[in-house]
Amino acid sequence: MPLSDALVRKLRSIGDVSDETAAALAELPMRHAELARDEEAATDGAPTDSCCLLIEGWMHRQKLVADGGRQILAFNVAGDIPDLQSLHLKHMDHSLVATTRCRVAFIAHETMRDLVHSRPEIGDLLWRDSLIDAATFRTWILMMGRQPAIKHLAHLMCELFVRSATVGLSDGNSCPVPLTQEQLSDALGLSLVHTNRSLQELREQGLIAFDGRRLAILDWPRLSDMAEFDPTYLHLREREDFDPAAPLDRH
Amino acid sequence: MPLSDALVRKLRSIGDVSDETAAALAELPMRHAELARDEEAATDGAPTDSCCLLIEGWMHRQKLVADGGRQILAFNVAGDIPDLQSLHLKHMDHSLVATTRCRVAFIAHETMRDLVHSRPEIGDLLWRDSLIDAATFRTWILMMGRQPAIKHLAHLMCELFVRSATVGLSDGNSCPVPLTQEQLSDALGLSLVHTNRSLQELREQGLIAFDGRRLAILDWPRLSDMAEFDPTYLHLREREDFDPAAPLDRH
DNA sequence: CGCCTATTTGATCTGATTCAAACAATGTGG
DNA sequence: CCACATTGTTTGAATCAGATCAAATAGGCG
Repeated sequence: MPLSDALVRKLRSIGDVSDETAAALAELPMRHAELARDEEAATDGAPTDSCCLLIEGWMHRQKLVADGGRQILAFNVAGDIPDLQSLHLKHMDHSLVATTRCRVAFIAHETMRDLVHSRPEIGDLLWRDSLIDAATFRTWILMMGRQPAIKHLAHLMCELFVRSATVGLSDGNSCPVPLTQEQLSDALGLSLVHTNRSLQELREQGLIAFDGRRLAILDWPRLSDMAEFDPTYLHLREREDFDPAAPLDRH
Repeated sequence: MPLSDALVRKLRSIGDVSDETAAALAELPMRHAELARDEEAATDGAPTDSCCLLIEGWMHRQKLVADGGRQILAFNVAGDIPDLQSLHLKHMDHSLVATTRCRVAFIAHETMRDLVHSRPEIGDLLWRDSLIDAATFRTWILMMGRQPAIKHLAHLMCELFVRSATVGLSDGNSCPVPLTQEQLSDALGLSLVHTNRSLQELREQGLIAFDGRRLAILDWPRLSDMAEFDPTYLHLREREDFDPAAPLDRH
């Protein structure tokens, strides 16, 4: 499959992309690369001149504090452009890191700018994508500030599964989630020990199965209920109430 | 002063706005309104058809959880368009509320869309503004997840002061911060009691003065140091290290 | 096998919450 | 202009969710 397929699939999950525009995306000049686990694609504080399109594998964004603590801000899957914001913010305010070994393609800002100006349709859609990014941050803030650990963890699992399923990365009720418990902790703002115990609680309640590679949703109604998961914030292209059992619209 | 002055000042704090574009902004058709304290300008889950430009007073964005808890996601001051995201996300994923009584102007999405398409310069700048919004959320996530209450509070005070100063709302080392301790708590994700004690600690250390109306920065170096405040995330128009004592570039 | 990374368990501690009440400030109507 | 109601702040005491410390166990992999 063409390398930009992941991108088109992603964009079609949040809006309309004409075949013509999809073809234009496939033609974009980009520099392909493979990143090792923990390799940085962009560094906090550094200037940037291109955006990183994630083609395969997982990435995450993170910030560090003085005492050595790390906060993970988001996880990204194939089709995402995790540092799209760099198009208009020339300096990184966080780092972009390969969670797993992954394949990426760097697209020069100049190329991106020409694209969004010559095709307002795609410009608006990318803007929309960056706004959904922000909506996701808002939801994380809510979970961090006003929910206990177990609900927060349940919510993250819901998010990761829905986002994966939406771009065709799920298989029935399960999807890849290649995260260590330490990475989960740093995303949730919890200690490793407490994250471990919260995970065990979700398992004991029969809500999920998770082994550091794959996540399986065992009881979506109870899991999403416990998490107070409302997918509105993902602003997916009109699809009523999300049901992971339902066949996905795969284009 | 023309009502769009606050907007132009805000946009000039993050990028270049030609006088011609500023004139175009002043001509935009908008519906003016006055909001009472706690009045909602946009409601979580509801569809939208206009953006809200804040002209005078403070607003904030919030989400609620089932047990009645509230999380404040951001505070907004004059010149901000707090629900700019609604331009491309048709349903609100949070509410926009008047923190104080305030003056606003609603600009129809149609008007906004024509503007950004006819003047890519302003479109890019608004996109940039929404990206700075997201960068602010990222920083909040970091503070919530990996910093203790007192540092988080100190950081919020730094942010509110810098953002106010940047758009000319500060007076020397102080600026209006019309927030109750309950609102601060809901922004920090802390209890009212703990917020109160953290505030007292900042006061006792001689870092700030705050009475629910105004915030005075008494020792910027020590305050910003304790908060690990790095204004990079605000992506202000090139101005080196922020120094609240320095005269502001007022255009 | 043996090393390294990741997960799990146990015990203890603490930052922050909750509950409860006093106190201060602000505003309102008589 | 005072009395009273309401909202916001402060204090104290008890409790708890989650952190920290320490060590054991389990997987992967060269």
